[in-house]
Amino acid sequence: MSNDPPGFELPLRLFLGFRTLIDALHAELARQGHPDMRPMHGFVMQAVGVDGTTAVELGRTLGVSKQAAGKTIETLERLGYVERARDPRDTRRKIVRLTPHGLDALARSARIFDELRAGWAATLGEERLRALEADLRLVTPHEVFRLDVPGWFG
Amino acid sequence: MSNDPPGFELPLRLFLGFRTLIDALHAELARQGHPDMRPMHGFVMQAVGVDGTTAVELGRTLGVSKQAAGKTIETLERLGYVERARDPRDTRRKIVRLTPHGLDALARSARIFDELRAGWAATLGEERLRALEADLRLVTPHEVFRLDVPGWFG
DNA sequence: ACACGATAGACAACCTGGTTCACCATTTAG
DNA sequence: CTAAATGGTGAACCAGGTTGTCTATCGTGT
Repeated sequence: MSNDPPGFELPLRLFLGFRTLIDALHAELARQGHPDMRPMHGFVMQAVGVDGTTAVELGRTLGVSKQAAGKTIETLERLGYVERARDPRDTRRKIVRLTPHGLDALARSARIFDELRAGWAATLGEERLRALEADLRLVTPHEVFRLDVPGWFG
Repeated sequence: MSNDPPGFELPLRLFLGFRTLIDALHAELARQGHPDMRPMHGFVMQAVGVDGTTAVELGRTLGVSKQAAGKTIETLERLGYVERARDPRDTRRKIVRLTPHGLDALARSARIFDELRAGWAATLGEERLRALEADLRLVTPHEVFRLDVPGWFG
């Protein structure tokens, strides 16, 4: 159809939607005691998970080299979001775990995301928002994780 | 509602949708003679536009410093997508213009985006896709451009 | 007419987050 | 028990971002 919207608007709107939510999240996180958290940190901490992980494992999960994962862990450690301890069963390994501060950030993020979703629901209506989510599920990979976000751009 | 989807799925799906489209675009672009083009380049070339621009102007458009814009221009120049020439009316200025290769990339991108949108329309139906686009317009900033994508992550 | 402020571009130093290559320490398998 | 595989680290490099400084040119006000 010649009166279809141009194809380039779709990715732009998707990105703007994503960015809008993430920016709002981090504005609110900053207000709630996490001013240093960058967008990437949330993804990484989510990948670290409550059970902890290692640099090699994290690299695999995020789709980056173990060295890159190590650097990011260092940054997060310096900011107090994660801590490292040697694995007693395998002294080569260093287990990365979320600190209470990191767990707090994750819990607050979840709450804020719910609130932001509620805001969209207020604008669009719960039905249309559900339809939007359902449609997106149809056109995106099923597994939500293994989104190698870091360094994907550029 | 306690049975609402968790709020974190929304940004994830938006990002995955964006990423899916952009990855498909660049896979196809690579097949069509533009293997070196990175996701960022498309945004920058779009900002350069058919009329050309300058480093300072480009920096303002993209929301980055003029030096950063200058570096990106250098990269694009090295790849043959843009060329620079002094402005005869103001010899301080250097006009950045798309080369035929750059214009080709932009034209192909537009066509591929249309095809990708058609693919989504085939999955969702044109009506639901239009509704999705309309909904996204309601919850994102009106002006599509001035999305300072570069370096926003991290 | 000209001096001075504003502007365009370039260069340098630095930061972050990615890469590869190389290496050491430890664990595991043959 | 040696050899391969694995986890972590360090170095050198790249892309792209930042700020600060500098030069050349333009434009304006006296």
